[in-house]
Amino acid sequence: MTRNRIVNLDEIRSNCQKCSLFQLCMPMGLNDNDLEKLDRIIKRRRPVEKGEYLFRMGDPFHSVYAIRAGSIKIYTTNQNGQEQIIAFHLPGDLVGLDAIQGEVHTCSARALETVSVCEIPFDRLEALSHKIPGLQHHLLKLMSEELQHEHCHLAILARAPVEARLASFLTRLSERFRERGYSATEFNLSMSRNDIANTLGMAVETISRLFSQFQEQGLLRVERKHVQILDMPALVELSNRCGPSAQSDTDASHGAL
Amino acid sequence: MTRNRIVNLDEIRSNCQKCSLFQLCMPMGLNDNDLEKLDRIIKRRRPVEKGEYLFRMGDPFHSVYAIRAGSIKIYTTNQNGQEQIIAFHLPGDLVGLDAIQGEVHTCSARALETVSVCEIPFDRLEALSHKIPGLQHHLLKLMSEELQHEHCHLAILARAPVEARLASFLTRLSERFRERGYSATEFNLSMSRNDIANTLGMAVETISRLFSQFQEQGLLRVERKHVQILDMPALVELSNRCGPSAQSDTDASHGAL
DNA sequence: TCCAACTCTTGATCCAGATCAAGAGGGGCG
DNA sequence: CGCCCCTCTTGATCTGGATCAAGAGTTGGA
Repeated sequence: MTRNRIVNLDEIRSNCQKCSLFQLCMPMGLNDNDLEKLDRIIKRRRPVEKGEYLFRMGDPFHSVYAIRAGSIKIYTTNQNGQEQIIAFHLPGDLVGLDAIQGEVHTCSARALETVSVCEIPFDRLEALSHKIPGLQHHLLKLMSEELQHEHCHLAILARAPVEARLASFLTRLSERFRERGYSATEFNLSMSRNDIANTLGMAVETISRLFSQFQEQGLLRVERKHVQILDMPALVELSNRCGPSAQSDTDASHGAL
Repeated sequence: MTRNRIVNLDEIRSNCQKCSLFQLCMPMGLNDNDLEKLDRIIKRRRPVEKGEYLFRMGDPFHSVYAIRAGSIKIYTTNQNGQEQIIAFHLPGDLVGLDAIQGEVHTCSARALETVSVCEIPFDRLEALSHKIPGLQHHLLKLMSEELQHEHCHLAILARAPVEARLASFLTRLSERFRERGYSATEFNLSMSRNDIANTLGMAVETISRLFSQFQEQGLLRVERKHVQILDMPALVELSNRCGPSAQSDTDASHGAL
């Protein structure tokens, strides 16, 4: 095995040092030595086909996964078998960190298209983070970022009218594509209308109507999965609209202090 | 200062070694030596009065806070000044970890009643976690747990009918009281109806009506802030109810694999 | 190439829960 | 102690978005 002289092209192409996504997934100024240590614990998995699971709710937690290509959805399932999508993940994202507590996955991760991932055994990653300054901080940062995104998601679900929900979804997706070096104004949705509706707490029909409405208003052009954003400022403006009152009692009581 | 011979009673009472909440806030089998190290970096703040801020959205991030007594709400504020409550925190909770990414608080934390906290400078906590095995893991675990709770919160906001929302809120609160050694069936709500409505994405009037309805159904007794749960199983059952369909397209497509 | 099963769109209707309105308690402060 | 302001409750109405219904594309499998 270790002496196999046949060059494994896949492995060469995908090691951390040469991975174009490395700056997204582990952007912490590692030196070559550290990089190699990190690279050494990573398992490359065969591609995960559309519809297959990366892990499922209830699976024991062993690894986190860095998305190398493709996209996935993360969702929970309740007693009645209904799904609630928590998030979509794109290349460069690290997923599975929410299962550290309890050591069991509380979500399922399913490929929306053919997906390539690096599997990172968590115990080894954690051990490594004791040695590599910055890695520990990076993990905390990643989780903190995830919390921040979920806060936004919560706010949207709690208050925003449907137009603002879809507008937020699209602008956020656009921004994520931009961060990854893709076009921010033209992209393909890897998720179905159903999945979008699910994340945003709406009905599919409403999503469909809104896409049509946004198109009529000249905000975007949409054809099936393909989306082209025509008026980003207007879309951002829309995403900031929110349900009328909804104040908690904070402002009223105990003054402005 | 350092030579002050006057014994500071407050400080003696509140050190980690003797803190009854320690097992909640830092339950990782530290030895006395480690404990003392941890204790040494903790600043005791004067009590935070009802309505005062522990930190505010936009404040630079320096510390995390362990709640020692009382309760707080964590919320974001949008452009229009509307608040969205993200979570309530009780004694033993560690708050502020969501601000690691960006080093600025993205939420405000406000006392719902007089609150006592331990302020823990984050850079020192992080440095300590390099030395104390278990502390790093514990921090990751705490954040992972927070993510898990937010996933539940998301699912509730996206799908659950109002009865299930309030029932979930109450059962979760009850469980948290139990974890802290308080009665799981009888407690006082430190937050207003307005705040409850806000977290659950509903109108105050609806909360009020539901409390009345639950009482009529014999599920609980409620008088102003005081709640006594009479039929926990029924309440749990209610909290599991969910909006009718809401399936994403997962089950339909690509088989059951 | 054709069929069957989905996914998406659009229109019509309905209803859960928001909003509007009006008291009724309570609690803090003078 | 009493007043005023707030919070909470309850009732009446209204509406945003869900649900129901039906058809138009699409896709993939045989």
